[in-house]
Amino acid sequence: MTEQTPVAPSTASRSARKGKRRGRPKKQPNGGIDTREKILAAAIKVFAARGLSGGRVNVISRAARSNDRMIYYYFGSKERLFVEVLEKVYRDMWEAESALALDQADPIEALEKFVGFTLDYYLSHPEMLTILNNENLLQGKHVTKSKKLKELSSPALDLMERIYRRGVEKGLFRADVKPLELYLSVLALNYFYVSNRYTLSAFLGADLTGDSLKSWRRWAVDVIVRAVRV
Amino acid sequence: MTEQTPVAPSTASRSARKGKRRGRPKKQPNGGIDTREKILAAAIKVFAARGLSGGRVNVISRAARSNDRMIYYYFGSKERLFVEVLEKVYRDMWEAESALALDQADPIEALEKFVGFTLDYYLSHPEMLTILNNENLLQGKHVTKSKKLKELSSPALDLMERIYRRGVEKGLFRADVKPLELYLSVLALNYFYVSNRYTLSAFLGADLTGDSLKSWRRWAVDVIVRAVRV
DNA sequence: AAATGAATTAAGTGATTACTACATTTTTGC
DNA sequence: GCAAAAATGTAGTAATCACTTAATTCATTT
Repeated sequence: MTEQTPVAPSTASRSARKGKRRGRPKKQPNGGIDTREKILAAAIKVFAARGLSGGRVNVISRAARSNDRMIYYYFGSKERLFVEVLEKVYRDMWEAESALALDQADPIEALEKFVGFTLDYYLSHPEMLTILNNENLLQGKHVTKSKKLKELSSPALDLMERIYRRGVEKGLFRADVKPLELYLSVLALNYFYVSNRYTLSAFLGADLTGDSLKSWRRWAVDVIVRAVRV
Repeated sequence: MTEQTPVAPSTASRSARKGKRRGRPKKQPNGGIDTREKILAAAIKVFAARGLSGGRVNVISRAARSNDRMIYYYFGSKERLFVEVLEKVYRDMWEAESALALDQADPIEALEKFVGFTLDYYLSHPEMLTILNNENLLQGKHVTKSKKLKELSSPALDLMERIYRRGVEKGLFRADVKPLELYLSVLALNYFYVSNRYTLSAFLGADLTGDSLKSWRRWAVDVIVRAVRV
């Protein structure tokens, strides 16, 4: 048996496995979900809760009802697992953004809906925020290395550009706004509110859910609309 | 001599040392700066760069040109050191905010200056952002425990309330705005831009310093003013 | 100059951690 | 059914980490 690869020679068994293997197209020995998927899902939760350095490999593998060994089998290293986590988190958000059908709507209404969507997405995917914060802590070390992420771009930014252009054409919006800055402002208002809710509510006393959240939602929409209206 | 404390019994020798000691009023055996201060300054840098779990105790002590033991001598534990780091970072910002003398200025101008101040402070104190992000990752675990932080409150929020009130009185601002939401919006626009600059610039291609930064500064001021103007 | 205690250093320690060598089981192509 | 390859499980290991024990230096007091 000298020809065989010596059974997963450490790092040689990378991640790009699914594409390369010869046989075994579908069914896994496991139940429905693939082990790889389960690890990825568990890693998102653990990295979101503890950060990259605080997220322990064995905590991830146990949360995935798997084994440390499998993380290295499928991903090679903790860091490469984190890169895939980043990719998945972005991809999921971009998928959700793609479902936004705001091109027919009145520009003002489209703007309002977009602000609401952003806030809702952050609220329902808080792991996105902490993982992104972590990546910024590390000065974007991993995003810059990921080819997959570099190729893609946010559908929401394109959407915002279209909404803005229609608003200008209809005479509703002033013409001297950079759509990118408008887009970033929507993200900023919502990101800050959700991401910093713990330190904010500690200092402000009040919780930021419930009525405060509703009020903020109205306020954010108002700020954005006022920013572009003629 | 049964009264004496038995030579630093590990955690019993806490931090509140300076006030309590009997003799030795001033001079340290070291050079000018106290070891405790040096450790705190080094901890800010290290925690800001690597996070709480990623920031190693021995890296901090070496950066402070001291010794692991001294961290435990003065702070008791890595976590208590982190709490003091949080306290210092907040206190420094609140001190800077206190220096803002914007009560005489025209309300609109005061608003503009406040936005600029916030952006400048984040740019010149990026460690503030990463440390706060870390604390939010940990769900405010430490801020809620720190009594010192609970007692204080942001001078800038008070200032914003005064500016807003004067603006309403003068008929410049609409009356139905919550000053807190206005204040949070200023923070949000600037915090997001500076904190997420690594992931943002990775996706947008462009860097966010230089001209883009100048443009953003104008834009942020504009957004805030438009949000309150009648 | 002796006593005193705070400040500092040196040298660990046990627990934890990311990662791996090796063995075994499961699946698939033929 | 049978090899070969893929997937999984077991049991580590070397390195790292937060934290400690214990001894020493040094300014100050008396």
